[in-house]
Amino acid sequence: MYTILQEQILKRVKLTKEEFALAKTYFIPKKVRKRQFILQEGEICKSLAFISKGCLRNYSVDDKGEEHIIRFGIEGWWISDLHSFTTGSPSMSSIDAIEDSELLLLEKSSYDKLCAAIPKIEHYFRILLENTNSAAMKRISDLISVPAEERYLNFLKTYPEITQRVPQSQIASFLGITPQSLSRIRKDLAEKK
Amino acid sequence: MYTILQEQILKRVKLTKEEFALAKTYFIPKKVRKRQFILQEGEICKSLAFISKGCLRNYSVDDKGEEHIIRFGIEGWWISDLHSFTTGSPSMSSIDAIEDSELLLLEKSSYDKLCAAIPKIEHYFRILLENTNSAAMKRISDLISVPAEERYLNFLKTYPEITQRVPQSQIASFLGITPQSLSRIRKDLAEKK
DNA sequence: AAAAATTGTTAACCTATGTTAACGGAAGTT
DNA sequence: AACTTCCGTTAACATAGGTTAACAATTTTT
Repeated sequence: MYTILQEQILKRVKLTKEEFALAKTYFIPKKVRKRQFILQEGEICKSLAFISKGCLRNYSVDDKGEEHIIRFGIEGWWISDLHSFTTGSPSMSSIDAIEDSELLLLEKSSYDKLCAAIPKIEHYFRILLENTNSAAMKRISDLISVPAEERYLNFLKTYPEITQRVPQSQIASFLGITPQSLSRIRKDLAEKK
Repeated sequence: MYTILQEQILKRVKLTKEEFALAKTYFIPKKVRKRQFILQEGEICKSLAFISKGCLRNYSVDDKGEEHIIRFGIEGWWISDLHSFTTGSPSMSSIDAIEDSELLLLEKSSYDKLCAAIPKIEHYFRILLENTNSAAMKRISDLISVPAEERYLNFLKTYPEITQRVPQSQIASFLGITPQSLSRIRKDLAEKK
């Protein structure tokens, strides 16, 4: 269960076996079933969740009750409502499982202690956050400058695994369009060829 | 010139005078005039820029030659193309000055050395990146779920200073709409009252 | 196996936003 | 002061994407 976590960390910093063994003790394993929440809007996000298996989504709900997917997460990714987690304020988004999943939870106090105990872990998170940030900026850039059809094609290229695992309506939601629009776009693309 | 930097760092971590004096030595001051580039698309982003005075923008240019503002930066903020900076790959965005500005540049090698030399600075950047990330996620959430009119109102509330300092056409660009659309939205808002 | 819920598609119609173009005022330049 | 560029507004028209609703296919639940 910790293998993927170890791999992901070793990609970015060189931890000894001993250091990793110590790091492991800060995490709490948790299994969740499909559709189960790990965070509901209004709750405080108490943990960063490392996904060792499965697929989850982070989404917000608008005035009309429509869900908008802020991000997906699969094996090897972290998922949380970072704003709620870091500030301790109520979350404005929810997180639930798209598939039965296995998580390693890192609570706020553990996160702080772990970063203080092993500086290389703080370094790991700094690098991780740099990467997450780059991806977020790319997504923002796309949302303000790239038409939906092209955003869809980019999505297929960037996240082929996710494409296979989640319903199209959720990909539409992630892209910021309705499922009907995505269906129309797919039809147009099929005709073009 | 370093006062604002010191304030911003002290907000997040407690540095001694000596540590800050050491940290200062890693930065290179630079003044830029309005319209001057600090990064052009295709170049490698060699520095993180701390803005001690002025206002800059980070933007991309689409196929049609339209500019899309990814983010603004004013006093106390950092600006860069983080993806290019961290990976050393050519940037897909540009950064230029909206006003005459004063910067403190932190080159990649200095950034790495500084974080290694003063762990509290690495901690500072980790926290900074957490905050930047939260803001980016909020913006993504808005772009996929909030109509343009409301995004504009949110912008006015969130960035009142920027509203005063940049042309409306650039705010439109940041919001992901055309200047004409923003003008129309403003007209509608004025009529509603 | 039957019933219910979820998913993807299509179509008719509607609305927000983009496009193009023109105008006037403000600001910057010579 | 004259000239030029930039800026915001408006209007007519075009279009991408949203809305509503119906239907079939699939999956899940009973």
